[in-house]
Amino acid sequence: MDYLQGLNPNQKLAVTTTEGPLLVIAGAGSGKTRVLTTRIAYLIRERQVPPYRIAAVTFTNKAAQEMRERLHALIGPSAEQVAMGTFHSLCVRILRSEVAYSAYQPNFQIFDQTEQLALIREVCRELNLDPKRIPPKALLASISKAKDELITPEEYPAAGGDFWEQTVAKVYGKYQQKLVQNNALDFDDLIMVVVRMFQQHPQIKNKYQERFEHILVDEYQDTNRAQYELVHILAQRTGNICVVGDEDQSIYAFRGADIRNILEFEKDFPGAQVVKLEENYRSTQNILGAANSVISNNTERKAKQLWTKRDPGEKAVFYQGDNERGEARFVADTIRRLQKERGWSYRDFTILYRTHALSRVLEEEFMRSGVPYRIVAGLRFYERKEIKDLLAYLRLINNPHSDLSFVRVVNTPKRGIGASTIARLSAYAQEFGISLFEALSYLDGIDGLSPRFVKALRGFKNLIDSLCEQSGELDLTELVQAVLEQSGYLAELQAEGDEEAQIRMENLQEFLSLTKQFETEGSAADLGALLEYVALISDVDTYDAEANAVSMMTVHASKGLEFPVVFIVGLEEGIFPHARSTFEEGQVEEERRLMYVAMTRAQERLFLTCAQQRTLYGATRPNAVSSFVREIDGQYLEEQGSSFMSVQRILPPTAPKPGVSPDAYQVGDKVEHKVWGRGMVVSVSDSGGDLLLSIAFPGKGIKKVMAHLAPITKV
DNA sequence: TATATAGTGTTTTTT
DNA sequence: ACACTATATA
Repeated sequence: MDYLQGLNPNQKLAVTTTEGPLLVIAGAGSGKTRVLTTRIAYLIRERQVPPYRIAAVTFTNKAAQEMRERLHALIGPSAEQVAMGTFHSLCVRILRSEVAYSAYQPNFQIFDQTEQLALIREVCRELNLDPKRIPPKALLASISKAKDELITPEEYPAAGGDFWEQTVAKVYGKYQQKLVQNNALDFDDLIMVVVRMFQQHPQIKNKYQERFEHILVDEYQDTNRAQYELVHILAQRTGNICVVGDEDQSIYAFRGADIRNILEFEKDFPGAQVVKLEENYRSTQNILGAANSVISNNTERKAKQLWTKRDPGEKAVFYQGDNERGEARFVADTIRRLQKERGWSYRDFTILYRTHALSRVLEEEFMRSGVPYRIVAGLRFYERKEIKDLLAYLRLINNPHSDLSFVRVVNTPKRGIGASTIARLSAYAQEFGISLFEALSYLDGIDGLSPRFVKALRGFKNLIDSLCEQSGELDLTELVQAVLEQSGYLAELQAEGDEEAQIRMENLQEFLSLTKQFETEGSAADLGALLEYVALISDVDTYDAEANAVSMMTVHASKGLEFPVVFIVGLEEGIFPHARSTFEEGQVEEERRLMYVAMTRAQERLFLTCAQQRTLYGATRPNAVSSFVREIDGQYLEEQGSSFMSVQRILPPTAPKPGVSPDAYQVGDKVEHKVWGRGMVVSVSDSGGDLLLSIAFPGKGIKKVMAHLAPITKV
């Protein structure tokens, strides 16, 4: 049992307590993933549990992947047999096997938020609801909440409820009907449908209860009601349920996560044992002390004190800039200083913020001072228009009855098929209860369609029919290429020819390399598998820790990650904690947990910054220092010069470049930028003695820089 | 049917 | 400030 070596006593206990319910309270950086993987290895090796009888649930694909890799290293190929994945991917797998017991066809698809909203808007139109008075987003939030709580449209309180609930009930019913019509499920459905199936068909429930002897759940503090129910059902027979979590890191209440699940585990699972992992292996004493002093202000938590054997390290540093630019300058200067003086690499630094809106100033400052950076999440690959268009084509080929995909691509690229034509087609389809695509077979029977539109629609039908045929013969990459070429999509982009079209084409190229990779790696490389894969992955999954650049992300995105040096920026009242949280005490506690998560990402150094005055959303206002900063025990904190000048003394600014003459740059000049690489000047304008250049960097877009300040050289 | 303009709402979002 | 959406107009 050499793999138990090096575990501390509580970690060992968490690994070897294999029978009955077990709650592992795993503080930040306490070796949680190691415990989980070792536990699975222990079950297989020491307790002779067959690997396929173990289910391990995580919250991200990345976490599942990491766990699988580590398990593989411990026990070899049998790691592949463990049912490991996110709640959603596990449910999709169950649903695939038992689809006959559901309301869906085997080739069902999964709708993301954009598609959900499109459907809601459609329902609102049909019900004559004013989207201004009744925002589709709010409707979707209410529906999603209902699904998280396993409430069906029929059960939704229509009669007894207030006006809002009555409205939601109406929309919910129609929305669900449309989902089924589209043979589609939203993310919430995936869980709810499986739970319902278990409840209605005891033989299926029994099958999975028999199958899984041991259930492990990671990040239990972030489970919602439906997920709780699923876990509960699966574990009912054996009672072998191990959940791992930390109530102090519960930051997804707004998505339905119910902190109650972890706080009351012992009530829900009588006889449960509890193991606490309080030794932190990640951060220095000062960082941990600072984080502890903040989180101890929360009341909704179990008493817990993280400790570490590590050295005290340096104190956390607090800095207040005059404004957001001064703050950004401090961050950039400090990074360059530590990089030079202490030998850190750019990849060792991470900047965390409460909202994406704060990233822009930092970006500008980094660009100016030549610090390489990348933003994690934010602009999402799979939410880009061109990718979604392409996916809609692929979905339509996979399932021609998908009306939503149909509407998305029928006039993309432009084929002269507009809203009124689609409305006529749609009316016909509705009358006969068929899909839009099917309706294309009866074009002669539709009133009010002039020959011009009939011809356009027929052309579209031929295109899709032809692509469907080809999909049988071509491999995935070839099929995607065929779609892009035969649909005219690529041609339209080429015709546009501007920088934006260029980027879109590169993204599509990127998608092609993804399908190539999928083909070589995936066991089942068919279209359905690809669509399912892209529906369930996110961008944090593709976060690459290798690239040598400073990373920036929201605090939410940083969960589960760790970095040598962390900057938490925008620590101002109203920003962090966010203004919308200050009304309810429960929400302030959630913000505090968010702050705690942010602080505990840091291994060696922690910097906390804010600005006296900030321009945000077009308004400039003075901001008070975040109450969270004031909650930090003074012994762990050191204040650094509050004006830009004092930083300058420590670090001389970049040597000023010689002045730029008005004709130093001309449109068409090729330049080399320290961060963005090679580019071409597309516009030059005079700006207070300096030149403002717009430079097009292939694949990175057009960036505006000051000739005098930017790290560029002519080539 | 495609395009220009006005209006709107701006936390976080593992899936 | 800005990006996205709904509506008016050519």
